[in-house]
Amino acid sequence: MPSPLTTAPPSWFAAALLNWYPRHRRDLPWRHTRDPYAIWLSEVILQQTRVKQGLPYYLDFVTTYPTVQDLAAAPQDEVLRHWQGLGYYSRARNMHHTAQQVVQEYGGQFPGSYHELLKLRGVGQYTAAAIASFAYDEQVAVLDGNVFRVLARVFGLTQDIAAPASRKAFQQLADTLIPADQPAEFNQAIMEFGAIQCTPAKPDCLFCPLQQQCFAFQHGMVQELPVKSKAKAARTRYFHYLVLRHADTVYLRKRGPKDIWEGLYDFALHETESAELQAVAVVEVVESLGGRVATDRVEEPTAALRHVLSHQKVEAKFHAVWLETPLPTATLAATGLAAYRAAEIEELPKSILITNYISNSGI
DNA sequence: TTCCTGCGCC
DNA sequence: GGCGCAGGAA
Repeated sequence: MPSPLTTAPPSWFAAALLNWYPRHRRDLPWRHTRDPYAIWLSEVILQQTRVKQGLPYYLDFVTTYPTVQDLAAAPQDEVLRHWQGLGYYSRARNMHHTAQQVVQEYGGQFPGSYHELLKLRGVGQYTAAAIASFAYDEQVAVLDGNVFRVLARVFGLTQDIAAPASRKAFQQLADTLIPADQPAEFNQAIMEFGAIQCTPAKPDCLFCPLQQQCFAFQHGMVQELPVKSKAKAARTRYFHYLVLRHADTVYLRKRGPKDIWEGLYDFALHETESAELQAVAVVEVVESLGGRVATDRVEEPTAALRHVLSHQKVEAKFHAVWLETPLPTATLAATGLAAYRAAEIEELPKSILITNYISNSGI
């Protein structure tokens, strides 16, 4: 097993990155501000999102909510609607909560240090370090996927980066490497270096300024590092959506906690252990909701639409059903279902699965 | 199709 | 340690 770094922190590492960065950096809007609110917005959006996908969302959020007060005052549905399509919707709910917390408990001013930032909901070690260094020049090293990869390769760290326990070694190393005089520039540089030069699959080792010092390159281990254990296989769930329609309305409900897509809207859901659900069963399910199915108005269900999440695969069939009469109020109270017109549905926050169904079915 | 990336909460 | 989302690359 190769030996990791055991000597004093090398000066060549920061020097090489700080030389590389201004020549290769992408021009991104959040790199032109030191406003902690804007930096926080960008970091929360970029937490599990690539720059290319997150950029339009960042521009939308800073335009729609120029200040933390604007974001705090917005209804949750509206914030989720703006977040729609980014995934990991708890990020949006936490972000909204934190905006309200900053307004109410911090007088509208973001906390001014790494340790204070850590107290905010949705702000973990990475985001706190990013904001503290970018906005306040605090000397605290960021540790994200890029940094793990760069450090593992350059210094030959073989710990499993998916295991929380291995975080210590990386953090310790990063903390020794970050220079006191340019912490923000260093953090930007190492992450950008990982994103552009030291990429996961095909790093540009040929033109890499760290080629001579890089442990992985010198030992032919670039493809082996970083070490990362694989996630366990996702389970499959079978969703039968009852798209209950009456007159010009469709019934939807806001999803509750402890399951995927919390806070987003979907249709009446009948989940089964298998993909099967006979047409006659649809009528029974609707009647169990107190609905009266209009004669001959049960359409063939859609083909199964597959949707993959982090730890689940969803196979969903949509059954459009026209009702003779509106659902009884007792059912609405019990299920959370409510009738919406097409224009209202457009405004509700929805998962990509539901959004795709609606656009393909022409509601 | 399959694989992979990406941070924080519980 | 388990789990949450979507999209792009292989």
